[in-house]
Amino acid sequence: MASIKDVAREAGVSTATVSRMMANKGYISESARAKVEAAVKKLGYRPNRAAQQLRDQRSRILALIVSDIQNPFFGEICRAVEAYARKQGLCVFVCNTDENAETEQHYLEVMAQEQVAGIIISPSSRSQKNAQALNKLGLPVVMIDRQSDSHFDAILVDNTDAAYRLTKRVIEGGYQRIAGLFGADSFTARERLIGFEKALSEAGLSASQIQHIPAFEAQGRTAMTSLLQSDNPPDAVICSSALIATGAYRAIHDSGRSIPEEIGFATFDDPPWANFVSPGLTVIRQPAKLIGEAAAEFLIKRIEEPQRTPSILRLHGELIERGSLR
Amino acid sequence: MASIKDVAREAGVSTATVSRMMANKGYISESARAKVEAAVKKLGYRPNRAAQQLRDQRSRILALIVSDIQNPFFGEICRAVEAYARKQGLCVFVCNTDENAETEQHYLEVMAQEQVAGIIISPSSRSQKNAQALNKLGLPVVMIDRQSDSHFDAILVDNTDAAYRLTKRVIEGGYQRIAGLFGADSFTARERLIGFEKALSEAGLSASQIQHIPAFEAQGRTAMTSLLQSDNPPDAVICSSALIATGAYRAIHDSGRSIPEEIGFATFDDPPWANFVSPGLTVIRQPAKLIGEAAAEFLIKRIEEPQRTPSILRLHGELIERGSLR
DNA sequence: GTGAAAGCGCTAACAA
DNA sequence: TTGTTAGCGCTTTCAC
Repeated sequence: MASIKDVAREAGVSTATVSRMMANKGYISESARAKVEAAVKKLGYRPNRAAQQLRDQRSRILALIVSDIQNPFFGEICRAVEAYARKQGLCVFVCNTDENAETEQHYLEVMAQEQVAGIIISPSSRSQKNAQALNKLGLPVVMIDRQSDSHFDAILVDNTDAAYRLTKRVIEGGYQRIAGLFGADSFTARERLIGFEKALSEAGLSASQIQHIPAFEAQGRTAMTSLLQSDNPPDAVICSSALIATGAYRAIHDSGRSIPEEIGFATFDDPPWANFVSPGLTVIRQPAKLIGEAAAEFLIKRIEEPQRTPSILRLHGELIERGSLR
Repeated sequence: MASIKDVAREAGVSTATVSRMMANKGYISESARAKVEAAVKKLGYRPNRAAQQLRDQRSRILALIVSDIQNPFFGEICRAVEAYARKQGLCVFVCNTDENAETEQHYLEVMAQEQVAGIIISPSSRSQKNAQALNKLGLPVVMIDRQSDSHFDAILVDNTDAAYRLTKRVIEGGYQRIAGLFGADSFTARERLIGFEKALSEAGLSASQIQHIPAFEAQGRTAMTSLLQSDNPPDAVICSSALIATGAYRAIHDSGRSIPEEIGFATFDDPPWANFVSPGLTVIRQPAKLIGEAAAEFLIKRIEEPQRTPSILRLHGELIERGSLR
C-alpha cells in the first residue's frame, strides 16, 4: 500500500501538502491540488487508518453493542445505525452480548482499547458494574432500548404508554380475564408492566395472572401452557416481547383454542411471522429504524460536543391491528 | 490511558522490557517480570492497538462480510465466527452488504484500509470485479456459502446432494407434479437445482414447473400464486431458500389448500417458523454453526501460513422431517 | 537480561 | 501557499 511519502514524491510536493489536500484543510494552490490528485489516483493511495488513529488518539469507528443480534428488532437498528454512520464516513463495529454481562464487559474493554469514537449500547439488565465501567471509559455513549444510567443519552420507546394503549385495546375487545407474560429482569418489561396495570385498573379490572419469566420461547410456552391449564384460565394474554409471544402462541395453538374468539392475543414487538399466521397478530411495533438513526445522530453530536447535557428521546410504539383481538 | 512509558517508569525498567513482557517474548528476569506485572496492574495498562497495528502493519481484526445479517443462517454464522475468533484473541468486524455488489466493494476497500488480518465473505453473486479486487488486496480470504473464485478457501454446503435427497423424499411421498422455486442469480440455487433435476430424472419425472425468481418473500408469494392458478398446478413444491419459502407458504395458505395432502411443501433453510406452523416444515437444515467455526479456523490457518493450498470444505445439510410431506 | 533508539504513517505547529 | 519536523505508542534490532 502506497504511503503519503510515495504520493508526495510522485507529486513533487511535501507530505504536509498531501495531508492537507486529503483532509481538505488549509491552503492549497490549484496546481498543487491537481498534482496531488493525480498522484493519489495513480498510486491508489488511501491514508493508513492506524497511523491516523495513533496521531488523533481517536478512531473513526463506532461500536454498537446489542444484546441479541438475531432479534429482528436489533437487526433493524444495526442497519439504520450503519447506514447513518456510513453517510458520515464512519464505520460500525457490531458486538453481540447475548444478554451476558461478562461478554458486555469484555467488549467494553476491547472497544476502549480500539479507541472507538463512541458507543451505542443496549445495556444488559443487571450490571451496575458495567454502567460504572462505561462511565470510567470517558467515551461518548448512547443507550438504546434500555437505560442503565441517566448520565448518558438514551433513545427509548414509550413502553409504558404503548402498553397502556395495547391493554386498553384488549379491554375494548370485551376480554375480562387478561393475563400478562412479562420478561423477568428486563428494563422494558418493567415499563410495560406499569402501562398494563394502569389500563386494567382504570377499567376496574385486575390482571388475571402475571408471570415474570426469562424472555425465551421455551419459557413462554411453558408459562402459557400452565395458564391455560389453571382453574381460571385467561381469555386474553399480552406478551412483553417477541420470543415470549412465540412460545405463548404455540402453546395456545397446541391447546386448540381459537384466536381471537376463545382467547385474545397481543404482544410487544412485531415478529416476522406476525402477519403470517391467521388471524395476524395485533402488536405494538417498535420504531427500530428511527431508534437506530436517532442513536447514531445523538452519538455523533456528542462526539463533536462532549459536554452536551444528556437527553432522552422517547419514540412512539405503533399499535398495529391484525385480528388477534376481538 | 496509561502508555508503555508510564508502565516502564513505574516499574523502573525500559519500555523494551515492558513490551517483551506483554508479548511473552525474549528473556525477562523473574524480578523484572514481577515489577512490570505490578505496574501494569496498578496502571490498568493495555497496549494501544493503533500503535501496535502501525508497527506490525497488521491488525487483530477479522472482517466478516455477509449478504444479509437479518437472515438467521448468517446470524448463526456470525455468532460462531465471533466465538471462535474471540478464543484466539481476535475481534470480528461484521459487515452487511444486502446482496449489493457496490456495498460489498465499499466494505472491501474499508477493510483493506483498516488492514484487517483476514476476510470471511459470502460473495455477492454477480461480481467478478469484486473477486478480482479481493485478489488484489492480497489478504487472507475464506468464502462461505458461495464461491466466486477458486483461488480462495471456501466452506460450502453439499447443496446438490442435499437437494437431491430432499427431492427424492418428495417423490417418495407420491407426489407427481413437483414444482421448484429457485433463486435467480444465486450460486446456491444453481447447485440445488442440479440435485433437484437429477432426482426427478432418475424417477422418470420432469419438473412440473421451475421458476427462477429474486429471493424475496413477495416474489415467492407471487410465483406460488401463479403456479397454483395455472392449468396444471403442482402437487408439491420445493423452495431454494427461506424467504422464497415464506412467500410460497403464505400463497398456499391463502389458497386454502392443505399441506401435505393437497400439496407437499419442502424447502432449503430452516426458517424460525418452520416448526411453528402445523404441520411443521420438512427442510434441509444448513449447519450454520459449523460453517462459521470452520471458516474462522481456515482463516486463522491461512493468516498463519499464507501459502497453503486453497481447499474447499463441503458440509452436510441435514434433512429434517416435520410433516409437510406425505 | 536489559536498554537505547529507529521507524511504522500521519498531522499540525511553526517557519519560511 | 508550502515545507520541515516532532511526536503519537509500540516493537525490535543491536549493543552492552
